[in-house]
Amino acid sequence: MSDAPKQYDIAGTEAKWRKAWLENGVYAWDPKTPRADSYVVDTPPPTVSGILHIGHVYSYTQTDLIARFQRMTGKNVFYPMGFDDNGLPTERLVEKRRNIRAADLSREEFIRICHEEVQDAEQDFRNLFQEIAVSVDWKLEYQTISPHSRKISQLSVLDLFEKGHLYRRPQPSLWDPADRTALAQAEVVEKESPGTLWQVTFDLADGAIDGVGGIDIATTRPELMGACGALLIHPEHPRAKELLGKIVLTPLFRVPVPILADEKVDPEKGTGVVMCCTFGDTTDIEWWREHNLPTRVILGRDGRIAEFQGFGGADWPSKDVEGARGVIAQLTGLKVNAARTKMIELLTADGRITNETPVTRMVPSAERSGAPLEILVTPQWFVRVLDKKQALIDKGNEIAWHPEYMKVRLDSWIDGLKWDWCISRQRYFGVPFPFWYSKRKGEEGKIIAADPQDLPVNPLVDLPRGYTRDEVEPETDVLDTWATSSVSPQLNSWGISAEHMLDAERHAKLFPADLRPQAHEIIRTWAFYTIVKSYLHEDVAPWSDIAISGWCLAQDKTKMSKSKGNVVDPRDLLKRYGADVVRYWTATSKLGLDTALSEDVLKIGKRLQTKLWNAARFVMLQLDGFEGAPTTPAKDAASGIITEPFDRWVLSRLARAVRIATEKFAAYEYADAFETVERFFWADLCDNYLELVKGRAYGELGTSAQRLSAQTTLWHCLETVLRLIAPVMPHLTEELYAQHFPGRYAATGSVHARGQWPKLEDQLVDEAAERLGQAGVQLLMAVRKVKSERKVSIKTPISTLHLIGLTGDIGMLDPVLPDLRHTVAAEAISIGSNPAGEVIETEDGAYRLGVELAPAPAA
RNA sequence: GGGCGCGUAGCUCAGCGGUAGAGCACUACGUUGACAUCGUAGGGGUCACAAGUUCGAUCCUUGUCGCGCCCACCA
Repeated sequence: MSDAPKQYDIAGTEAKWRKAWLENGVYAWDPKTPRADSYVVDTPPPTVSGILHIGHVYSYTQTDLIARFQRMTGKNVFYPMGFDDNGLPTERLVEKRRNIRAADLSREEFIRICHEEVQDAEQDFRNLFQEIAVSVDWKLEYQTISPHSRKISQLSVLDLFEKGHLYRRPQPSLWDPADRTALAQAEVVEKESPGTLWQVTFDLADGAIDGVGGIDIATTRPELMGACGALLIHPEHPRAKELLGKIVLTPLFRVPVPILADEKVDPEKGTGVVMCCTFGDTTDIEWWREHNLPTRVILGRDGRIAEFQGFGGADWPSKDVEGARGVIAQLTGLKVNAARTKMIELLTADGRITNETPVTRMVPSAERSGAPLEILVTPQWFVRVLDKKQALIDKGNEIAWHPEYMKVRLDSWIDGLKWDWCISRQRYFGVPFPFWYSKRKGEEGKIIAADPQDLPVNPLVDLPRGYTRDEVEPETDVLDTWATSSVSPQLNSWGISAEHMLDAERHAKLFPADLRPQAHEIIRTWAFYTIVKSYLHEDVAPWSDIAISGWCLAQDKTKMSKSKGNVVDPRDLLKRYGADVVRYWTATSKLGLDTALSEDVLKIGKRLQTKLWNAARFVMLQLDGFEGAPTTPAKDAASGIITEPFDRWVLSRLARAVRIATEKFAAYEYADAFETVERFFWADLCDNYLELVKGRAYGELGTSAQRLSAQTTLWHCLETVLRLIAPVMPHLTEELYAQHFPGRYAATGSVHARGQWPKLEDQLVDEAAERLGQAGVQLLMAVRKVKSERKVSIKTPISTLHLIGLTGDIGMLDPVLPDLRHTVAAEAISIGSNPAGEVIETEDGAYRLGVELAPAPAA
């Protein structure tokens, strides 16, 4: 029973259980359990293009703590793992690793290579997650590029299309000239960049007024001047009266454009007059719409100045078409920056630049490629969200956010939305749109949607029912990866809406889910889009709870980054400490907070591991020859087995720990939960109870019934503590459980099995014993203090321990005195003598304690 | 510029209206029948700063400063 090795073999034990859990299905989801008894986790599918990061260990372990708790409380936990392998991130990874360009290969070839490359990356993640014992059911693994995911994702698109939430329209859209694709607002990052603010003079078309020959505007992007459609001025601007309604000519191009009034113009900025081009920024789009300005396209998809198509025609007149064409010829083919330089050169030569100021501007850039974005008019697919802001905020409010303040990020993001959600990408490795455009006579351009039965389809290869190859034009765009990952709950539930259901029964069991765990930087994308989708598909919030994890920072509290060289490879850390200790570190920090990786905390985790190992060995030593048959603390107390005050004290303290840990865990406050458990284990159980109980446990003190009481209590303490620590240190606790509680282990299959979390009703709550025991512990500590102050060994015998009651009834201490006397090595306890010594205040009275040490034996 | 979070012992963090807490680190002592240790004791804090509310503020309010993040500014 207690032939445990003296030392805990971390690596060997962890490997053993890792293998066993994969084989015995202890984390398996049971499809037959009713929804009410289930707990469904919408696991983040890691982007496989990312490197393995300590942050993965950090955040996935935090989720795992919650999942393990829920499982142990009896829930049928649906905890899948997915891999987000489709989309631009993977393409960029593949291009980098293989040193190829997607554009140079055939579409099929490139996609084949992507599939290949993704395999290795996924295996790395799989290994890592298994190594840290994330308790997912690996049978539920999914890939966002798999046929099944493509099918669900396309169903989602069909459903949105049928319900009128999806539209395709050529309209100004954010464009990444480097990756040559449209982007969504969420993929824009602002980059600080030096620039120049030029003041440029426009002539009035009808000559000077009041001696003023022209109007100065200010711009940082003169290269767009060719696309100018109007000048705008604030109606309250001092020159508004004289200028409004006038026509000016753009420099060089000599294009007549009107001067219009708009409240959005800031009279303080620049010259107070601004040119509107198609398109320099989002305000240009608003002006273009509101004032019905012409669309003048001068930029191509590659980000270079293109032919000014239609220039000189009725919609784009010029007072000097020939001269302008000369200018255009010099600009055509230039990238934006070169075009800017050229324009300044030409404008300067023309005497148009009246001022220039260096400025630092924030340039909207693509999150992934880093390239400055342009706004181009291209046909894109959009999900209508701008008209649903309030409803989306309301849906966000239906979800319990942990921590709560993270919800603000969603609200402010929705608040600031300026674009509908653009989901089309002009890329390759993604889920295709299930659409074709008809070329049939009479219905040219009509959008033909795939039959849901035929999904997933690839319109480049497949045909819509009833059409021939010649009759359709396939949609070549693919969905943005977020358009697929935003249905992650539905990828698992196998249904999108009442109209599009693959497995209604499964869907009802898994959707909406219980928990979405994720990081804070993707609230505006993943959380937001998922809410959008489930709102549009079924008018529900996708989950009841969302848990936002913080970041793992380097030891110096800065963000880990490759350029700083402070990235910690999780595999090194695991090698040095083992999974349980690394998990311990993650369990000490709360949701939402960024935490620095701390060697100190890891060391403490290691100590706890050693302590638990040794405490278990010790308890087992005491239980040598134990013939009891423990049931629960409550029952064993009721049946008169557990009788002694310190036994009842420690079990009642345990009950308190169980209650607090359960409450905290249920509220997603696993750090507080675990701290409570750790404290009970270390202070109450190890430091105090194990010392106080030795006399009876060894059979040196008291009757055999009192020994049985001690042993039964020890048994319950260890057995319960293992279950309480199990979510944090799964390997060690499983090892100890299997080793020391073979009966229980055989019956339940694992310390981690469903229903293993200690139940409050099984615990012994005895407040009187708790108070009495606490008083006894105070006496114990007082004696230790005396011995420490007199610089003698803790086991130095005491000839007489003197005790006198100052208030309260000293007699009530009687029941704890035998254990206490044995523990402090007192030969006698004298009640009523009045010693000089420590005053001990307890809830039931104050006592004074005096220690008379036995004379030191002659050396 | 707006919002959110954070600023508590040398370090990592709890606490959040009523004589400042834990662990680590440090110092001293002890080593007891589980403990590559463990235990006991100790030193160490104007709880970022300032004003206000209150009988009383680390905790509430307002402002300031510093750090981080989110959003906006982009002429």
